[in-house]
Amino acid sequence: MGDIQEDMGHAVKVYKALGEPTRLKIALLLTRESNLCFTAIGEKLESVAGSTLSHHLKQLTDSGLIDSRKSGSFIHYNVNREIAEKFAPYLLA
Amino acid sequence: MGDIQEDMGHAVKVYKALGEPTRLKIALLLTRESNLCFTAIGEKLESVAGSTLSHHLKQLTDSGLIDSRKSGSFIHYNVNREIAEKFAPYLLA
DNA sequence: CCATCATTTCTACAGATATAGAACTGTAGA
DNA sequence: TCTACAGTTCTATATCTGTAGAAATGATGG
Repeated sequence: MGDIQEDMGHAVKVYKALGEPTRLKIALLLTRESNLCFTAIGEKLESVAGSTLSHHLKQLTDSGLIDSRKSGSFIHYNVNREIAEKFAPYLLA
Repeated sequence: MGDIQEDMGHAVKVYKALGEPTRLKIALLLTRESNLCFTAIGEKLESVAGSTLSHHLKQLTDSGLIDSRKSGSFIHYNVNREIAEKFAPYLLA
C-alpha cells in the first residue's frame, strides 16, 4: 500500500484530468468503446487539432487513467479499469 | 433523470473541484469530520488566506459536492454523500 | 452603539492551461 | 526510396485560476 500523500497526489492528477470537458468525453468514449486509436478518437470528437488531442491524451495517460498500447504505427487507448474503479467508477456506470 | 449533457457538465465541475490539492484536502477533511465551519477548516489547512479558502469553498459548494448550512454567524460545511457516492466514492473510502 | 469575529467581495497578479499551426519523428506500403 | 499516414513536439497566445491583501458585509456580545 502506498502512503496517503502519494495517493492524494495521484487522486489530484486523475481528477484534474477528468475536470475538463474534452478529456472527460475521451474517458467516457473509451469506457464505451475500447481500443480506439488516436485518429479514431479525434474523429469522434470533431474539431480538435491533433496537437491538442495529443496534449489531452498525455494528461490522461500520465494520470494512469488510460493506458496506451503501440501496434505498428497506431497507438490504441484503453481505460485502466482499476484506476477508474478506485477514483471515478462513475465512468464505468 | 437528467440528460447526459447535463450530467457530464456536472461531472466536470465536481472533478475540476477535486483536481486541486487544497480542495481535495478540504473534501477529504469533511468526509472524516463533519460540520466544520470556515475558520475550523482554515486552521486544519494552515497557511491559506481567508479569501483563498472562501474561493475554494465556493467551487466545492457550486459543484454540489459540499453543502453549507448557516448557523448564527458561522457556516458549517458537509460533504454531500449522494454526490460523492456518484462521482467520487474514493472520498468516502 | 461599538468592538469583534466570521465570511465574502474586490482587485491585482503570477503562473498554469487549452488551443492550434508548423515542423518533426517514425512506421508502413508502393 | 518516396509518399502517405500516425502521432508528437515546438512555439505562441489568449484565457483561466490560485493566491492574497484590503475593504466590505453581517452577526454577536458587551
